[in-house]
Amino acid sequence: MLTGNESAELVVLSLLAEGESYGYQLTKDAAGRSEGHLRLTPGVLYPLLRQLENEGLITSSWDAVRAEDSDEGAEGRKRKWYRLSPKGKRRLGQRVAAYESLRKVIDAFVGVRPREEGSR
Amino acid sequence: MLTGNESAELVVLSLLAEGESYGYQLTKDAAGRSEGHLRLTPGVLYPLLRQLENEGLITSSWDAVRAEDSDEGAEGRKRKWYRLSPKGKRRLGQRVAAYESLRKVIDAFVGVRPREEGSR
DNA sequence: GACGGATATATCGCGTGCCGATATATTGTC
DNA sequence: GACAATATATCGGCACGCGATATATCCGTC
Repeated sequence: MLTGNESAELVVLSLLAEGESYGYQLTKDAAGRSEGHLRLTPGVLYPLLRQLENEGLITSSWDAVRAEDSDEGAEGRKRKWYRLSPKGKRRLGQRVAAYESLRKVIDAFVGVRPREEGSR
Repeated sequence: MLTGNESAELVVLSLLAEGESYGYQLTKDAAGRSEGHLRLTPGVLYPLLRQLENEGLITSSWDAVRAEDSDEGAEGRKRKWYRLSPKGKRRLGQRVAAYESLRKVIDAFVGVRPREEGSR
């Protein structure tokens, strides 16, 4: 549930606002932080990251995860690190504002429930 | 924005929890209550009402809006009134709970923002 | 040294469902 | 008699979410 792109974007930007990270890590963080309710699947995450980068909201770079005992060209495993750009920070602010506004709207309805328990 | 069926359902059930209503009215109420942010368009509303009725969450009946000076079979304008069924009340409770849980999940990310304003 | 599972990134395409466009009828008003 | 508001309803194209799938490295262990 809630793997809709809108909320996914909010979540990814939020996580990156706490510090740089990479895809797989984001997946784990999302699941952990939400007690498993939020499953950021590859099919959702990677297209989203690409899109965010295209929009200039995040930047990325490849870094060898271990350059130990490498002989020469052997680079071994690499990870693609993502970090939030200034533009991304701004966007996050907007998204958070939008979320809070949406929440206010929904509350305007949900909050008005007439009776918590039917009296009969 | 937010014309997604999930939230639309929540809103319609909430409005009907306050008393019976009809389609056009629901449209107006939704817009009014949310200061225009929530546009419950016909394309969204009527399919939704139909679906809700099929699921037994709401019931409906046609009522002539004015039976004045009618001659005989002339029924004039009619309105389709909807009201929440007991099952619908239960569903509303579930939806509200789901919404609140979702909100908690999002807050788990959004709330942790490191810095409100970048220090530079 | 090979097998399996975890780590890690990435793409593709199809099924679904959103909602804009559209249709129809009545009422009010100028 | 024309136009706007009221009122309900359907339809289908196009968008896109995301499951399935592919690829590669790393590590433990037998």
